[in-house]
Amino acid sequence: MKSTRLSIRGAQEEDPPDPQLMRLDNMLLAEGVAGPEKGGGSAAAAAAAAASGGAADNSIEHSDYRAKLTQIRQIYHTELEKYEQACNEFTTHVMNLLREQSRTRPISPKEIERMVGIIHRKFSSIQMQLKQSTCEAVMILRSRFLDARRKRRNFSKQATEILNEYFYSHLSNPYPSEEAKEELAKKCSITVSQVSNWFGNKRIRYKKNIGKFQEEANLYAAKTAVNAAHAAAAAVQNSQANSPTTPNSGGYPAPCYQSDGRIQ
DNA sequence: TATGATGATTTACG
DNA sequence: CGTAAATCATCATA
Repeated sequence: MKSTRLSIRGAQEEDPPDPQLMRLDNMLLAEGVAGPEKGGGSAAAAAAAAASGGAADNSIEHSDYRAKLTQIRQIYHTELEKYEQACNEFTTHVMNLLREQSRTRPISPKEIERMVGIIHRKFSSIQMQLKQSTCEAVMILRSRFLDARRKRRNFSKQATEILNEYFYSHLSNPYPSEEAKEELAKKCSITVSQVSNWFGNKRIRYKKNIGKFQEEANLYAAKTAVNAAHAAAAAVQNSQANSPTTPNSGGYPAPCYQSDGRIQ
């Protein structure tokens, strides 16, 4: 019996494909959502946020996803507990019954054991069914989430502005450190993974043909130069006698233009 | 609707 | 691991 393997293309940080049905417990209990930006947020908070429908994006958001997952998990646990309890109750009930009967009819311990075994097996099969349907629900939810995520949305103008600014002002070494990535992610309100993706794409596409990006490069070089100039001006105002370290924004084609176009 | 831009994913490499 | 490169899928625009 092969369990049907859904081939969901595009799970960026998903756990390895493991169609073992038995691992469902792990999935429900631990479920490293493993999405980008695993910003520490309590499930309760996420649920509350999702419940109030605060998510700005129209697609299924992380918080939404997590909230629904939590809900499923909760239901699963409640049901499981209910079955557990029912099983115990039923078992004791049967035991009592048998004990009562043992007064009139001799009942071997073997018989009792067998009965208990049957009951437990019955209940565990029911629990398996519960597990399976829960698994199904999670799968559906997950695939929906992935579908939503696959819908590409361009970054905001401001975000690309910030990213480009960093890229062109570090053109000689456009490899932001982890901290820099986090900073950029924060500023652009995107995830660190997205920042990494962006720089990966930008590097390769810039290198592919520099000509196409010259205009953009000059534009951002000018912009950062202006910023630097302003900063320098402020610095000069603050301390009149400073060491004349050249604030050259190193790198290759990083001509320092003044705001009016003249070379500094 | 054809086409380029762009974000995301996959594959391969050190 | 992070990255380069190729590729995919969607967006944006003419």
